[in-house]
Amino acid sequence: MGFYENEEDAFLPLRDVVFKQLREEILYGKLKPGERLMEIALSERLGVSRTPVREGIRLLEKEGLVVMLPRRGAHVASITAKQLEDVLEARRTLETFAVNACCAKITKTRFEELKEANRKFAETVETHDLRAMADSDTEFHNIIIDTAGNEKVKELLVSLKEQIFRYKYEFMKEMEDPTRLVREHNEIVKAIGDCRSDKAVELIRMHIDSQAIAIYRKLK
Amino acid sequence: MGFYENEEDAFLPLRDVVFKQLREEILYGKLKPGERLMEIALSERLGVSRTPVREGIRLLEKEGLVVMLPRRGAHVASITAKQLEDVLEARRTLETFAVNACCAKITKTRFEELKEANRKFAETVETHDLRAMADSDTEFHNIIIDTAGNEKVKELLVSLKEQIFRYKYEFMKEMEDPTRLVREHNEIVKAIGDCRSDKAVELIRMHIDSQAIAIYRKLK
DNA sequence: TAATAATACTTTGTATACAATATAAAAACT
DNA sequence: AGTTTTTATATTGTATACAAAGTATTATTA
Repeated sequence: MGFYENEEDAFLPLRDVVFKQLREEILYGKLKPGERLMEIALSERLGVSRTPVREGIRLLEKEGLVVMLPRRGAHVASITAKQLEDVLEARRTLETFAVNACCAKITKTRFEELKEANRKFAETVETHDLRAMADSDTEFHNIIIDTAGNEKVKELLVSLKEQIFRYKYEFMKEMEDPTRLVREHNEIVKAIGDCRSDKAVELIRMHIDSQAIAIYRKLK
Repeated sequence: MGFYENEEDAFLPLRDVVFKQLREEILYGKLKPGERLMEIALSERLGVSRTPVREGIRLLEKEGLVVMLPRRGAHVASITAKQLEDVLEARRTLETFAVNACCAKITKTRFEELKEANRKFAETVETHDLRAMADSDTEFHNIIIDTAGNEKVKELLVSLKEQIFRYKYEFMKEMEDPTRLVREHNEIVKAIGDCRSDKAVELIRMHIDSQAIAIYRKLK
């Protein structure tokens, strides 16, 4: 790697640097589903030996971003329609829980953060910067999840979202009217503000499902 | 490792053999929470080099069974009360989903399997063989989860249960009346058989929560 | 020419060697 | 004696070397 993109990475073991780097490349489409990850090529490109590359791959494997074929190495995970359905259903289940818990625990300042996050999201939608949009959308959802206060649920949701991020990203590229997402977010904010957890739960389900359907359609 | 406990392991990469072996030892308490996993000692004990040991540890790390301290190696994960709560809450959320889906999808033969599984569980309870009890309890729940038909949810539940298995195991040791679990299972079977998914969901919540409370009490 | 066998090459899987850091022990000092 | 400094030891992190299996290429045969 030679130099470090982020200061903080300078203290991480190389396996974690490799993990973060490859995760980034998989999520944002530089490495494409099905593509083979060859250890020597990666170690040369990243400027480290095979050992941290291999350990980084083990982490990606457990994260669900790569699949191993015995004696044939690591491949960027691709996804079947069934797997996509399963992941989205799991995500919906956990995020429904999170919204519900969020309604019960939200504070005034957290609520302001949530509104602010959606303002930012609305801004990035205007810029048409896909990467920024994806990031600020994630930020919005993360505030809800953080407020729910369950670290394990958060961890699982991060992992689940990563597994379909690649496809969501592609889908957003071709989205006709991204401002609809902003409006949906606003409705969710409103329901949370009014302590209408049943309403908020229903909205987040629809929010996720509508994306699910679009991604699903695109996959075929 | 020299010889193989299971035939099937003979074709697995050593990292996976190491992973399975250490997971087993962590789950059933041979390796205790907080205990340090030293690579050289492990590689000598398991009869392999450090390389597969390290890769196996990476897998355990992502599975949540070990935690890494930088430059201080791997330690068997111990759990705080908060983490336990979080895991149990996540489990309850996903298993609730699973029971609901199970009610919608169950077939006659699957229902018979479920009843049979609880008969087996009742038998093992009589033997007082703790290991067998834990295994057949898992078997019962797995039929419900399999019937739900969501592979990702299953995968997450396996991981979540592993993270608290050690404590559940300890708790079962001191359980006054394990036949209560059999009766709870029977009620769940009945509700599923009657297609009363709301009832089944409520029962599984109670089933998990009652264990949660007991484990929680034991942790302190 | 098509199919098969033999060979060379690549790549993964595993083991070992080296480097850097942390822990433990011993020595020096106040 | 207790504290700090120095030294030695042990352990993790990283790199390289070797072995085994897979892939591709060439040669051989029908």
